[in-house]
Amino acid sequence: MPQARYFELSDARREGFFNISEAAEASGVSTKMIRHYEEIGLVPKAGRTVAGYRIYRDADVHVLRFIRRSRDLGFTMKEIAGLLGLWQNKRRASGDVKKLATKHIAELDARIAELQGMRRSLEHLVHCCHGDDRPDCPILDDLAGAAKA
Amino acid sequence: MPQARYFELSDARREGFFNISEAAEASGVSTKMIRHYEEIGLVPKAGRTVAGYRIYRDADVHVLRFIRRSRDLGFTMKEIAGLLGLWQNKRRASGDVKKLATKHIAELDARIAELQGMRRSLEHLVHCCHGDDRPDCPILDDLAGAAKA
DNA sequence: GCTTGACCTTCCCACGGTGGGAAGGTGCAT
DNA sequence: ATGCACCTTCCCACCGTGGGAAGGTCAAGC
Repeated sequence: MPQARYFELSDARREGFFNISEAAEASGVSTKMIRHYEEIGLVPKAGRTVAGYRIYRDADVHVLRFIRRSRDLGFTMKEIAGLLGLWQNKRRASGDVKKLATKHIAELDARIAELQGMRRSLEHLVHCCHGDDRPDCPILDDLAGAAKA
Repeated sequence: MPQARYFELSDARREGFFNISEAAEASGVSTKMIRHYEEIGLVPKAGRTVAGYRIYRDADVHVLRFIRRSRDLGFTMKEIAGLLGLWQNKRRASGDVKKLATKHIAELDARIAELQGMRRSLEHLVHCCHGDDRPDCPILDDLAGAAKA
């Protein structure tokens, strides 16, 4: 859905288009990332003014906001591509969306568990370390492989 | 502590040196990463045989294992550089190590909280989605900005 | 000895996501 | 007309890891 290069920017604005920084402001996605998403094909190529400035409509901003929100929920680019596809497919099955989201929850859980494992080990080590001016340190001993974590 | 390029590989082995893949095996750090760590200066440049093969001693392998273990606990390269410095400084204060570790725990906590926030939101959305063949889907609605998460 | 295969070397490229900044063109208000 | 804020493309960086190509080396078997 690329729009043709018809407009002067002023005309475009009158027609309700935004330029990239307005779209960024409105969507919460930086201009850098908007261009990036376009480049990797996550969003369709934006329309352009005669001078080559990208222009965006409300619908485009919605898409960007959708992406932003998905990122905030930790979805990867690939997952977001999937979500966008489902979103734009009026005949989608909500079960497919739910499946994707559920899978993502599992990924989050895995990551959380991993971090908690680290946290637990580290907490234990910190607890064992007197933490004063003496060099003796069970944290370093463990890292060095003393292996009685 | 780079060693001079004196040895044939066979001599080096007799002297108790390892080649890079043996060091990788023994330390749990891939050959790729060993070279990388050397390149970024995290570990000193390895000794070489006359043919240019890197050779490693037990002490070097210990350093690599230290790094590996630190990575497993989620420390960043920068933090590991700090830990290595402390480890190799016999006059360190264990308090400095403890401080570094404590700070890292706080980072882990922040990251965990972030992921849990995502998880919570997503869990709620998934809970609201009937997940059948119908297209109607509160997950997509939320991502699209329906904004009643 | 010579071949073979497993190793080594350096080099470049990729990922995910994001940002910085240079160099050059445009839009608009004064 | 001048200046400033914005736009464009392009390249580079981060972190950590891996893939792979092109070329050299080592050790074992014949």
